[in-house]
Amino acid sequence: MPKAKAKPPRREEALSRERIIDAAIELLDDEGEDGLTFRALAGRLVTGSGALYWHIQNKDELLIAATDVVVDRALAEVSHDAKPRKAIHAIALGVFETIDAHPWAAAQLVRIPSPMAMLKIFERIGRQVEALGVTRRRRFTAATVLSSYIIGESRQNAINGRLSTPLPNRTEFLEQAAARWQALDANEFPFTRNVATQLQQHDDRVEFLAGIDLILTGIAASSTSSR
Amino acid sequence: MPKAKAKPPRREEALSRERIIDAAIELLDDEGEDGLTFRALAGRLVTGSGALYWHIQNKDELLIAATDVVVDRALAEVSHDAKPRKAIHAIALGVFETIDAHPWAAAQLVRIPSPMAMLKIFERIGRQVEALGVTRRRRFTAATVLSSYIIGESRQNAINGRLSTPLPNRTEFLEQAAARWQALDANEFPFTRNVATQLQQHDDRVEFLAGIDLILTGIAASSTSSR
DNA sequence: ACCTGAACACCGTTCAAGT
DNA sequence: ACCTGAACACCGTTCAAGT
Repeated sequence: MPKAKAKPPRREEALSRERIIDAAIELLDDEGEDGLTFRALAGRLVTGSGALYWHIQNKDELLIAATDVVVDRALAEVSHDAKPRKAIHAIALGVFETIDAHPWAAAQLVRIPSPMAMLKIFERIGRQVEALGVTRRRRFTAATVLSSYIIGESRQNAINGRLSTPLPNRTEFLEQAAARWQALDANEFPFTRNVATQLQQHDDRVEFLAGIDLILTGIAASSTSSR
Repeated sequence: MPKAKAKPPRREEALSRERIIDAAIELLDDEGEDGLTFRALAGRLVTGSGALYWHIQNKDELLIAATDVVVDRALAEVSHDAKPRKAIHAIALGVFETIDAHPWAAAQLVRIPSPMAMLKIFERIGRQVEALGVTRRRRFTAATVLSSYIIGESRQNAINGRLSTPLPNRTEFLEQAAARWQALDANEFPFTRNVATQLQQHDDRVEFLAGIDLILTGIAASSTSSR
C-alpha cells in the first residue's frame, strides 16, 4: 500500500469576499434559499464557518451582495442603445430571466431599504421613461409602476425548483397552477376560475410583456391627455 | 400572611386554532416577523410550545393563516357597490392599509403557490376589471398588473417599525429614503436622484392611487385601441 | 382528545486560540 | 492579517408522558 492517502480537498485560492459570494450564489442555485447555511458554505470553501465572518458581516449582507452580483450581470447584458419601448422590454426580460435562474434573488429585491440591485433596475427603467418624453411630474409614478410589476411578476413566474417534488418543466408548472385555480369554489372565485384557462395556455414571456405594454400604453395616454 | 399567592396567569378559554392565529397576529404586530416564535406564542397563550402543534401544522401554515385573516378583514370592509374605478381604488387602499398595519403579511402574499389571501385580492380586482368592460383576452393581464402593483407598492410603503431605530412617523421615513437616494453617485443614478425630491414631498396614498390610475388609463386605452 | 415540556437537530454568530 | 472550530444562544419540531 503506497503512502499516498486520499487527499483532503484543498483550497486553491485564498478566501475573499468575492469567492464567498460566488460560492453562495452556487449554493443558493443548487439547494435553494434554505440551503445557504454558513456550515454548508464553509464546507464548499473548505474552511471553518467562522472564517467567513472575516470577509462578510452576516447572512443578510451576503444575500444582498449575491443579489447585487446576479442583477449586475443581467443588466450588463442589456444594451443601452435601443428605442425606449424596446429598451424597457429588454430590461424587463433581463430581470425576468435572472430571477428565473436565481429565484432566491426576488426576496432580496423587495427588502427595505431597497438594495442597490433594486435601485439599479429602477434607474435603468427611469431613464427610459424619461426618454419616452414623460412629463417630470409623472416620471416617478411611471418608473415605480413598471419596476414594481417587473419584479413582482418575475417572482411569481420563477420556478422554485424545490417547492413540490420535481417540477420537470414550465408547462407542468403552469398546469399545476391552473388546476389549483380550477379547483376553487365556483361561487367565490368566478373570475379566477374563468381566467385559469388562459393561464394554462399562455407563454410566460409573451404574457409578461403584455403587462409591460399595458403599462406603457397607460404612460403614453397619460402624457398626451390634458389631466 | 394570607394563603393567597400571586396567581399564575390562567388560560381563560381552551386553546383553539382561532385563538392561536389571533395571538400570532398580535405578536407579529407587536414584535415583528422575528418576534413570532413558538416559545413566545406559547408564553402568551400560557401553554407549552408543543400544544400549538395539536391545532396547527407548522409555522408556515400559521403565517399564511394569519395573513388570510387580516386580508379577509380588510376586504370585508370594502363595499361591493361602487363603480369599477372607485371600487378598485377602495380594494387597493384596503390592501395598502392592511399591509401598513401588518407589514409581515406582505411577504406571505407573494409566496408560491399563492395563498388564498392573494387569490381573494386577485378575484376582487378581476371582477372590477370585468365590470370595466375589458375584453376577455385582456382581463388576465389587466388583473395581474393591478394586483402585482397593489401588493408590491403596499409592501414598499409599509413602515417596518423595527428596521432602523425608532421611526417616529411616516414623514421621517420618507425623508430618510429621500436622503439615501440623494446620496447616490451622481453619474450612476441621475434619474433616481432627480426624482428623490418628489419622493420627499409626496403623499403615499395619493402617489399610490396615481399608479393605479396610470394602469387604469392603460387598460382603457388598450380596450379601445384596434390592436 | 388535548396538553406539557424536555429533547433533538438544527441554525447564525462569536471568540479564544492558533498560524 | 487571516483562519479554525468549539461554544453559545437561539430556533422549529417531535414525542413520551401526563390529564
